[in-house]
This record gives sequence, C-alpha cells and structure tokens, in this order.
Amino acid sequence: MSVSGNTPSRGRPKTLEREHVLKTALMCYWADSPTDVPISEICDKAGASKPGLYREFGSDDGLKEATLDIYNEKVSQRRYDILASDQPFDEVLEALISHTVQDRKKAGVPNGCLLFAMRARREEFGPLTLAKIDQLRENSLGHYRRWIDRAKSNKQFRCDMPTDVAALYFDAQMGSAMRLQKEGISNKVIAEILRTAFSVFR
Amino acid sequence: MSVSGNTPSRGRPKTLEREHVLKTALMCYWADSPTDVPISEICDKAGASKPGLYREFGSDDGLKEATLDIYNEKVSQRRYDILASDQPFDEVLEALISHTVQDRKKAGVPNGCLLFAMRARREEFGPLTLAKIDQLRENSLGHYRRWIDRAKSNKQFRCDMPTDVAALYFDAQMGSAMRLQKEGISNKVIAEILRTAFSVFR
DNA sequence: TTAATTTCGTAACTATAGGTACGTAAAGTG
DNA sequence: CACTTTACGTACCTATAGTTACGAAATTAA
Repeated sequence: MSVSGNTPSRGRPKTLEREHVLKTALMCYWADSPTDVPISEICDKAGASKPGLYREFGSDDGLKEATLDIYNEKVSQRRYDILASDQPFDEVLEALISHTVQDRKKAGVPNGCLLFAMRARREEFGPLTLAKIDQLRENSLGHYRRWIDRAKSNKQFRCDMPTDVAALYFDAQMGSAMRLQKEGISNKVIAEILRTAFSVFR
Repeated sequence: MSVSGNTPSRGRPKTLEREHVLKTALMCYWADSPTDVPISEICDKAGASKPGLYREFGSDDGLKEATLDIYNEKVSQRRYDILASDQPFDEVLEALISHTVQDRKKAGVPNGCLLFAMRARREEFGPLTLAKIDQLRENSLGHYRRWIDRAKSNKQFRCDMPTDVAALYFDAQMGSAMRLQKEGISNKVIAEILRTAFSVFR
C-alpha cells in the first residue's frame, strides 16, 4: 500500500513510477480533452499496466484528482507567484498577461488550461475530481482576492467593484483567454483582448 | 424518407413527431451536458423508439446537428435581433446585457447557452455537429461584426479595436456570462461583470 | 530452502451507449 | 382481397472503457 514514503522492505519491489505516470496523464489530459483519454492510453504512453494504475490511484477518478494536484503544483503555482508579488498593480497585471500569452510551443506545454477545461466538463467527472476542481478553483479565486485587496489598500485599484466580483472578473477573463488560445486564436489577439478587459482597472 | 414536406400518400403513416423530438433533445442537451445524454434517454422522454430516431436523423451526430439548428433558430435569433436593431449603440449594449441576465426560470429555459457548452466540448462530437458548431459560431461573430461596424460608422464605438477582435471580445464576454450562469452565479453579479467588461466601449 | 509478503500484468468481466436486423403494422393501389 | 409501400419498435449486435480476478514473479525473513 506504500503507506508513507519508504522502506516497505518486504515483497516484490515496486516498479511503477508514480511521478512519470502523473506527468504522462497530465500531458494527455491537457493536450487533449480530459474526458477523452482512456486509462489504457495513459498506460500505454507511460509504459505501465492497467492494474498498476488502479493499485496506485484507486480509480480513474483518483488518477484525475492526483493529476489536478500536480497541475496546480507545477503549473498554476507560477500564476499565483505572480499575483503574490509586491510589485505595483499595473506591473503585476502586465506580468499576468505576458505569462498568459507566452508561447506554449517554446515552453513545451499544450495550449489552454487544464483546470478551465475540466471546469467546463464538471458533470463528466467522479466525486474526487469534482471536489478537487472546486477546491483548486476556490484556491485560485482566493489568490485573486488577496491581490485585489492589497491593490485596493494601496490605492492602485481604480474601480469600485467588490473584491469577490472582481476576482470572478479576472477568473472569467483568464478563462476566456485560455479557451481562445485552445481554439487557435493568436496570442497577440488574446493579449489585446486581455489588455482591453483589464484596462477598466487602471 | 419524407423527401420534401407532404403527401407521401402510400405506406404506413409516420407517427414520429420530429419537432417534438427536437425540442426534447434540445432541453436535455441544454439543461444537462450535451455529451452526457444518451439517445435512449431522449427516446424515452420524447416517447419515440430508437430506430425511429435513427430513421429521422441518421445518427447521434445528425440529431445533435438538427438540435443545434433549432437552438439557433429559436434561441440565438433573439440575440441577433437585438444586435440588428438600429437603436443607439449604448442602448443595444444594455438590451444585450438585460437579455443575457434575464431570469431563466421565469422564461422556462435552462441556464447557460447550448452553443457555448458544445464549443467547450468540441472534441466529443461527430463531423456534422462539429461543422454546425463552427458555422453557428461564425454566424454569431458575423452578427457582432456588423453591429460593431455600424456603431463605428456612427461614431458610437469609442475604442480603436479592430472589428474582428472586438467581435471576439463580445463573444468571449458572453461566453463567460453563460458559464457563470451555469455555475449558479447570480444574474446580478453577472450583469455587473458584463457592464464592466463592456464599459470600455462607451 | 521454504514461507511470507508484496507487486506485477495478462486476460478476463461488466456496463453503457451507439447502432441495426428483421418481423410486424398500417396505409394506399389494382 | 391480395399486393406494394412505408414506417414501426423489440430485441439484438458491437465497440469502448472502466475495473478486477488471479496466477506468476521478486523480494525479505526464518
């Protein structure tokens, strides 16, 4: 059961590479559509067996939940770091836009955002994935709220919108940007749209 | 095959009510998620048999295509009418927002927008539905573009954004609104977000 | 070396959902 | 009334994808 981390000592040694499987699953779900990737495809690409995956993650649902966790940790965290910076509001805004429209090919990652893609398909997931989607979404809104509140107290936020609504506004704009990117709209146009949408705050 | 409209004259008379089936399918797809409704469920709710549906629509793909058509005709058309009005830009903008955040319960229709919901799941449909999604999407953008161009020539559009980008902007904002509505965000908040997003044009 | 333990992976099982074969029913035609 | 035509719907077929039973393999403990 691999209770904690190390020295099970007895029995056949484990060969399944959890991290490798999760990275494989992440790229599959992210590049494609999360609900269109069968477990067997992830097994093939990761070089693992199906029962192996089930032993490690319990179910399809569990695998998706775990994948969302590493997506948050390895991808979304970048954005949270930007939001947590203590630079002036305008500069953070610009950094946010630059980060959003960066060339994904160069960075070696797919277009779009896995979390938004999964939110758009809420109904198709199991309870674990669903709870994780909601948790990460709320987490994301929290980062926006804290950033906005700081900007407000620094008199850098030129809009009388309530913080929670403004957070929804940012989240919605980022979501649109990610969808447009996934649809193949150029990053130049997406940046123009984001700058327009965010211009109401400066 | 019911070639055109009338007088097949010979053979057992047809009992399948095409319009009724389409309305049933529309409500199922719209209220739920279009990819989560099995054909058999639509058959049950519409009181039709599976082979009956297949005779009429050819396939699951064909049924979805036909459903999108009546959605466009009976639902989206309302929005196009608003955009085609010759009222001042600001008033059309406000009418657009009101129409978007109208109480769906009272109107007896589900939250969200079927076309946006299907666009978010592009990969999960067959070729007919896919082509129809793209056609209606392009159609929708065209309505925005014509409206924007008229506003520009009337000097009512206070923004130097290219028309096609502005159309994408409108489309993106409406998409966000529909998704927020589907997620249960109050229409009041959605209206506030839309007004903020559109305030850049006035 | 044998037993105990743990993991491995092939080869199933199962449920779901799209799709259809085919015999029957209901109409007009001669 | 037989014959032709058209549509009906039950009962099946099939493919896919999540899931697991189970015997073999690899390791440590006695």
